[in-house]
Amino acid sequence: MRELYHPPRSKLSLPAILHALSDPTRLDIVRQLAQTPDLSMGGCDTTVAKSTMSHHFKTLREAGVTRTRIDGVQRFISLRKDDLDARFPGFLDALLRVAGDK
Amino acid sequence: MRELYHPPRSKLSLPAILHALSDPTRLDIVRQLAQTPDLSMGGCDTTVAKSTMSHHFKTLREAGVTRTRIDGVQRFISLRKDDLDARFPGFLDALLRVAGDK
DNA sequence: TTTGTAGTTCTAATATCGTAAAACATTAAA
DNA sequence: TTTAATGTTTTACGATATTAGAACTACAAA
Repeated sequence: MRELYHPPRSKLSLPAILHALSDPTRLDIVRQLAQTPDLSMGGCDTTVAKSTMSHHFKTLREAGVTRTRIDGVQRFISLRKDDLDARFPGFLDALLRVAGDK
Repeated sequence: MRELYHPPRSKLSLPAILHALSDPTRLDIVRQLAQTPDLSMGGCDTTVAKSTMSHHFKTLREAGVTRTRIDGVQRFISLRKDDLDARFPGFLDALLRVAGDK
């Protein structure tokens, strides 16, 4: 694996993004990413197995919510705030504001 | 069927709401409800079977997104904007603003 | 009472999801 | 070249989702 697929900004779909965010574990990841950008998978606070985490990160990435940058043996994940803001202005901020109290 | 279950405001869950909104047909319903409050099921613009519509309306209602009022033989559906705004301030408005262009 | 209308529930088929163990790939360190 | 670290892919399993036909319920109108 040398390159990871990221959907282009123009292909971001709201239902797909909402679906990616509808899982409690993934919503939690997004919450953490908002506070700690450039998080690695291992740096994430979780209870699930690492293969499960890998799957969740893939789901977020393929929905266009996150960007994954490969650096050596690690992957650093960040929110695609620029693209999300361009395509769905105000949505991410509104979500993060209410996502604090699950 | 005399009474329909509506979760109380305090039990509204963000993941459950995001899941309810992640289906294209249901997101479309919500978009229509925002423009035309108090819509009946039959008054909805859809392509799916009526049993499917009934299921989608149930999903939205049980997630706390909509309120269903029985009036004779019809059900009138509206957004629970008051409760959603109280529990997740700004979220519904932000969603509706970006949900125009799917 | 009969007929029609509006929507629900049952049932079933197909699909997708969340989870994780096991095996694998890639890179870095010893 | 081993060994360790980090994450992916494969595979599998049970749970849940989407869809719709068919039967059914509730109410209203004729």
